[in-house]
Amino acid sequence: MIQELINRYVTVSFQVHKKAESLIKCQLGNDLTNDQHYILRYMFNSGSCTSTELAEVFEVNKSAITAIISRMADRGLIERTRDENDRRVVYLTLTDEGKDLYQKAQERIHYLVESIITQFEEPEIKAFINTYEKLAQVLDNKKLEEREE
Amino acid sequence: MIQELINRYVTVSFQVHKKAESLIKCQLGNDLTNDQHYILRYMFNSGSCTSTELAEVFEVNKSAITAIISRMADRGLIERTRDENDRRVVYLTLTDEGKDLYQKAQERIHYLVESIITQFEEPEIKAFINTYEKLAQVLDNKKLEEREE
DNA sequence: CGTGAATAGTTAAAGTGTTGAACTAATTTT
DNA sequence: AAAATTAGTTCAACACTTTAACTATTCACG
Repeated sequence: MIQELINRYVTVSFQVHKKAESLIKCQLGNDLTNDQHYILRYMFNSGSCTSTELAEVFEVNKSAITAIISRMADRGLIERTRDENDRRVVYLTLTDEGKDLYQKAQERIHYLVESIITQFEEPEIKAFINTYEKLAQVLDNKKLEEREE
Repeated sequence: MIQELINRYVTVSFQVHKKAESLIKCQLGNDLTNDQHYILRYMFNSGSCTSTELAEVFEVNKSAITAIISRMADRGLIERTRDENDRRVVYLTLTDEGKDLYQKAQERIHYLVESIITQFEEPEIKAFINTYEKLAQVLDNKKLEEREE
């Protein structure tokens, strides 16, 4: 019983994940990679942040962040400013160009998601999103468990 | 109203996908990358396939498939055999080693998913998976629409 | 039948994303 | 003040991706 649920979950989550990824990639076109869009997304909502913070949130090595931020800074999407109090720290902020690009991308993604969501009944999609949000919470706790080990 | 649902959906799906990705990566360890695991997964279920088929399913360029299959063949996970009737075609099959590795990986992922699923009530998770499966269907149609454009 | 078009797959160059290790520079600890 | 920690970068190496050019084979049709 539980085994069947696990099988169905594994199958469908891999499928949806992959397809969603390539639909988003398609929406972003040549403007942004999926990873850069995700970074832009985080920074747009968090205001200003540091490399270490990004590395923790995205669970990648700090040098991966240095690399991706450098590419985005070269394109004028992000600015680096050194903290005057603690000169080890570098604050990352979006430029106006970065914000614009994010908002354009976000519009296209919302359009995509709308075209998907409207194919469901409202109660169904609400229940789905509720469970999805609980799932996000469970995955977060999972991450903490691992760190404690 | 719908705007709020879209926002919640976008936010939560990005979060869950990223976290699931890194949890799976963690389970796979140094044995397999997520992409290689996904290829193994497809091949395990489909028996034998071709590069062109993989390129279509995963929506990537054929040369990306050549590259990843070459790496996996070098490791002895996959074998290439040329079709004797149509000598342009190369059939890809899993070696015993490839099957073993997939099954080991799959056990670990099932264990992970079980530990997540059991934190939900059965009716809730069933309803969730049902909608998830419909969603997979909708995304597939989306892909077809795009092709027709 | 033969030539040109289409198909299956590979190779090569270039770019993105990732890790681990070694490093610089600044701050904290003791 | 010396040792340890922290923030971030650089480098080498590898995985994945795309585009374009290529080989080899098969198909289509005049």
